[in-house]
Amino acid sequence: MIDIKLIRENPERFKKAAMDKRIDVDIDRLRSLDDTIKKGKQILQDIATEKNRLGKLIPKTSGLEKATILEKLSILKEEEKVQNQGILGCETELARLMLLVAQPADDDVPYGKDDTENVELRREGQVRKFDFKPKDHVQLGVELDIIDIERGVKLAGSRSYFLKGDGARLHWAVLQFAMDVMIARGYTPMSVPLLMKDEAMRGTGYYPGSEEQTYRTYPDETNIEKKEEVTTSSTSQTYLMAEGQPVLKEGEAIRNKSTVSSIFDDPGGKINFVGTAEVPLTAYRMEEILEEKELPIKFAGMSTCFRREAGAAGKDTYGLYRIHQFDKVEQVVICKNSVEESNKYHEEILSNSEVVMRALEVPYRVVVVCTGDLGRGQAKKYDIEAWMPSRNNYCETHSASKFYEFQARRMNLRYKDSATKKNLFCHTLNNTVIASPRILIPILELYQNADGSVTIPKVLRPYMSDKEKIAKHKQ
RNA sequence: GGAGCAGUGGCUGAGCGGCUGAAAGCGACGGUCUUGAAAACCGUUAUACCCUUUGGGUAUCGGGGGUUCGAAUCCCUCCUGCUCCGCCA
Repeated sequence: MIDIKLIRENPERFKKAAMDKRIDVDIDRLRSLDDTIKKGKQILQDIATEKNRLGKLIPKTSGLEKATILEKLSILKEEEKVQNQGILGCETELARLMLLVAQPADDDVPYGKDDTENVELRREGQVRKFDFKPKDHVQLGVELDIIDIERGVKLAGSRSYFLKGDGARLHWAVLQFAMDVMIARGYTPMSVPLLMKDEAMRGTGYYPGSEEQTYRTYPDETNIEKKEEVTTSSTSQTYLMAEGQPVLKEGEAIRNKSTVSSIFDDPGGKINFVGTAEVPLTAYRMEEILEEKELPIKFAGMSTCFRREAGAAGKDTYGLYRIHQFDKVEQVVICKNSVEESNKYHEEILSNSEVVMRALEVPYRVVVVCTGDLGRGQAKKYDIEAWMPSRNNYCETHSASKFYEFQARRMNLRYKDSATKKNLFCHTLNNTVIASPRILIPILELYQNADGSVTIPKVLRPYMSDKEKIAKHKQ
């Protein structure tokens, strides 16, 4: 969320930010609502002052004098009611609009319409040239019996898969290795809940906007039409998927709230399967006031990630690239409210991931994401793209985002600044450390041998009983 | 799932219709004292917004709604936590 004061000072800046990011938000409407509310509140405040003044006289008066005061008070109450009604709708609409205002991109972010206009910064590692006809990861996976997409689809639907034997081990090895790198670099390892309330989704900026990408559930069947199950067993132990989007309470005021959570209704207590550990890690201290000496907070969290991939029908349908469920080690930094600090940690989290990639000896490039491909809250973003032979291209495996106070403001995450004694919003950043099985695509394809076996990257061998190769089962 | 109890400032905890933005203690900060430190003593110490020159005002005692001239205090409702019983692991 953006400080409304900044919007008042320079609305054009936020119109441009939205345009650059190709996001739709009516800043003019926002301004006029803000104006109306401000005037209305001033009147309300004057009424309250007068009410308080008269109310204090009550115990000291009696008789006719008292009756006169009571008469005045009832008139004031009526005025107050009318005035209140007048701005209530405005406040709700304003709150809704505020969630849509985009964080302006940094000045050094290239302008562009979408991911095709991201700008390459540099390339690392040598792209392997094959002296035989290389197989893609699906062929390798099937022949080595370590990936089973067919049965994944049979049992779980499209974009589902099983990893089997050394495939499963390789998957866990990559994740564990990545986690160990982060621990060695001073990040606190975290195991996190995979089910998040709407507040956390909003706080991190995923809502409103990404509801369609998210699996949402009711925690029980109370709010879902009860249907007779074919089986006799109870459904109360099963999460039921929910329809629709979070509902905004229409009639309720949001005064005196710096957060937005209170304006939303959550009748069924819907919860969301996380698409990334960024959500629980960033929102971990939501609504809290941290001590300055706690900062920076550095987390490395491993989680399963769920994505509906709605709207991606027909896109990247082959193999393990775009799937509904995967595992990921994610890094999150929460630091002081300082552009310099944010920039410093942005470079740090990028370099952490590069260390992992270099250790895996996977060639990659770093790109600066252009304005049109930036999310609403992101000021700047680096993607790491790994070389994937079967796709004959560098493809996104990591995404390092810098938010400044955008997320912290949404979730009211602050710290006490020692110099000013003020509560300031923290800055937040995050980056992928490793996401698997996507990273298995380049690993399998780049490490394959002419005989169809796959050499295990050296750094992963300790996690696989020092095994050197994944080869075909003996018949 | 059943029964009961509780949610107050950075923390502990009092208040239970107006004198309470809120006692007391702890913590933190500033000062006195001291060669320095500790102890002791004195003082300061929530947040947001509005008007403004000093200054003043409004709102906030889990969320929301209500009763009342007036609510931290009474009523309704939701959320969260704890205890006991049951169920499952």
